Amino acid sequence: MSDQEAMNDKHRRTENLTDALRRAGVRITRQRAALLSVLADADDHPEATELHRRAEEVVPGISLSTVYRTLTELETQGVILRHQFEGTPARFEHTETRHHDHMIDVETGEVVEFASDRIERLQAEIAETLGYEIVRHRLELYVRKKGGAD
Amino acid sequence: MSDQEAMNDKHRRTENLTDALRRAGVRITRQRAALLSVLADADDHPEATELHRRAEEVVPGISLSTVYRTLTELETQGVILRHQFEGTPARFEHTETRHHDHMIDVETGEVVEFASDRIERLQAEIAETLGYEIVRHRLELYVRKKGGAD
DNA sequence: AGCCAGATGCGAGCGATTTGCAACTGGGTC
DNA sequence: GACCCAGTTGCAAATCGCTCGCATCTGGCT
Repeated sequence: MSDQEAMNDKHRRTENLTDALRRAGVRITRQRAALLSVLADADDHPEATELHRRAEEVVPGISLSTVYRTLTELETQGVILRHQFEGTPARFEHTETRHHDHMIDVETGEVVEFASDRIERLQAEIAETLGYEIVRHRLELYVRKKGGAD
Repeated sequence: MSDQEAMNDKHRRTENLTDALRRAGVRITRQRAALLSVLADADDHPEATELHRRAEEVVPGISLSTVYRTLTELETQGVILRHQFEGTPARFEHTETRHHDHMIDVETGEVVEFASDRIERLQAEIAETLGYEIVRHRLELYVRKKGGAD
């Protein structure tokens, strides 16, 4: 897939998404459209202020409270996920990607994604055994790069 | 073990603990002693304000900032653990018990402990594979009681 | 008993996020 | 295409959980 094709692809996905949101009764304002595109472009895990910074390049003057309000709304709509890692403001990511958990490098703050069906299954088993069903879960590994002479 | 024996046991453990802390250069003030006993008695996962409330019954007038400062100190000394569950203030528990993770009932807020060596091993494996070693981890299952006619 | 580094209480401060409110604007309606 | 109004925005103030500065007090070694 060429860069151009990838671009068209993302554009189309975003259009589908805004239509879906509209149908769900969410008004697509300039501010929200901007945030949606910023989120679609983000392949990292930005925090609210960073998203605000990026959104301002599209809609100068957009307020931080609008960013927070919209993030909350998009989270409710299931369009994005909010992650509260230790000792940092909340970070956000869109829900295009498949479910995964996170490793956070305690030295650099870098976030690495990983997934393990086996862990997921074990979690479900444990909950089941204790008479519960999992609504959601949070698994974070705070890690340090290995090897090298520390 | 009778209630009386359990009491003596706890008392002895607390004495050992304060001695160890003193040796580590931590001054045992009335406030800290109170907090230590409150923590030793707690079999739940209280938050700072609740610990403050309980400590006030031993040392009336103890300030909330002292509670926070002491909790931070005790955490540094490895005497207690701080858990930051979603959408609630931090909760604390002493380190007497073996390592475990937590299930949080989303309906009631109740915290249930569980442990799984298999999950621990899988986590370590995954980190290893990606070139990291785990410093600490956080695994929380947000759950709902099963069965019953919801 | 005396000393003093470290601890306490108080109130102010802080960072992340939420909220009240008056002005504005999508997007369905005619 | 103009109209309307419930929903959205920007701003400032508020909230929440927690930390900090500072003057005063106190464990615990001598």
